[in-house]
Amino acid sequence: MKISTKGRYGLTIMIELAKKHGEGPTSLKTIAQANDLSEHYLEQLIAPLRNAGLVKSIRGAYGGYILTDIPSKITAGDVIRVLEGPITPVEGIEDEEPAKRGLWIRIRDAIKEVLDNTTLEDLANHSNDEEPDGYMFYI
Amino acid sequence: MKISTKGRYGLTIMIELAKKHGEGPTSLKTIAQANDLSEHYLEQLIAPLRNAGLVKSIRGAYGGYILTDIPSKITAGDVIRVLEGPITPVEGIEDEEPAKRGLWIRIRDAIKEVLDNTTLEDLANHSNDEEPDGYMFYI
DNA sequence: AAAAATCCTTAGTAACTTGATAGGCATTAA
DNA sequence: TTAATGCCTATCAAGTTACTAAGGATTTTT
Repeated sequence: MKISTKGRYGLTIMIELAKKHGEGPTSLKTIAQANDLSEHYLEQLIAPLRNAGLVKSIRGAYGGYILTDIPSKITAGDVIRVLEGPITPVEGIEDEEPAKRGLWIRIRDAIKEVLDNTTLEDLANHSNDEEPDGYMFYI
Repeated sequence: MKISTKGRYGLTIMIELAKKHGEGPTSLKTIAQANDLSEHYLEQLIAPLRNAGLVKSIRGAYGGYILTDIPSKITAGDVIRVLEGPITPVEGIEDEEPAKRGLWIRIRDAIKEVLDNTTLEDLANHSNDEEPDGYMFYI
């Protein structure tokens, strides 16, 4: 029941590109160094994002990647779906018995609601928001 | 971003036990056959459920398992936590940057809300509920 | 033209997880 | 005493994860 580093690092890439939106391309090297990640690994993650049309590449020296749309039009759900596959807590919801099927659908819709209503703009701009005191990290 | 067969089959076991609650023990063999699952595999899943105190075993011939509490007091969240670990979309939420941290927390709380408010009674009794026509399984 | 920076592609891999299977011992009701 | 069950440990094939490695293709700057 986890989002892997694919989705998480992919979101990191997209947030970085959102921060630099309108300022020309950002290289993976820059993003990798800023976030202490493997550049080679990020290359593998951005390929599907490019194939899905979420980013555009600019090759050659001083090249890099740019968003194909404004940050307020790209959601976390767009990114997660490309890198993690469809948002669903189980494969083959339709084959489950009605009781369990209903549970999976409610979970799926709850996740979908959050992911599809959070944009890259939200994530890029509000990086310094704080949680309420005493927020529980473990449940 | 998936719940594996551990959590899913575990829930299947618990729903079966909820249906038979008050009628004496149910064997894993019965549950395995009714759901076309491997009895041996279910044995591995029920061990943690027993260790967690959610079910009690009755050994010997005509033995089996029973719930340790009434179905309305055991939630899907109880079962999923035992078999899948803590409910969280990423490991180490607290180490993430604030923007992403907020996103993971909202997802986690959305999932938690559903799982902790769905009891075995809900799942055992409302097995024949139907979804509205045209409900989308893929998103 | 050359060099440097970058994207792009394919392949490999160690560690882990999943979803079992295999074999057998321990306990208890009939 | 026997059959039915729970209980325990080990093994394993396939898939996934999170990389690393190697190098080619493209473009800009010098």
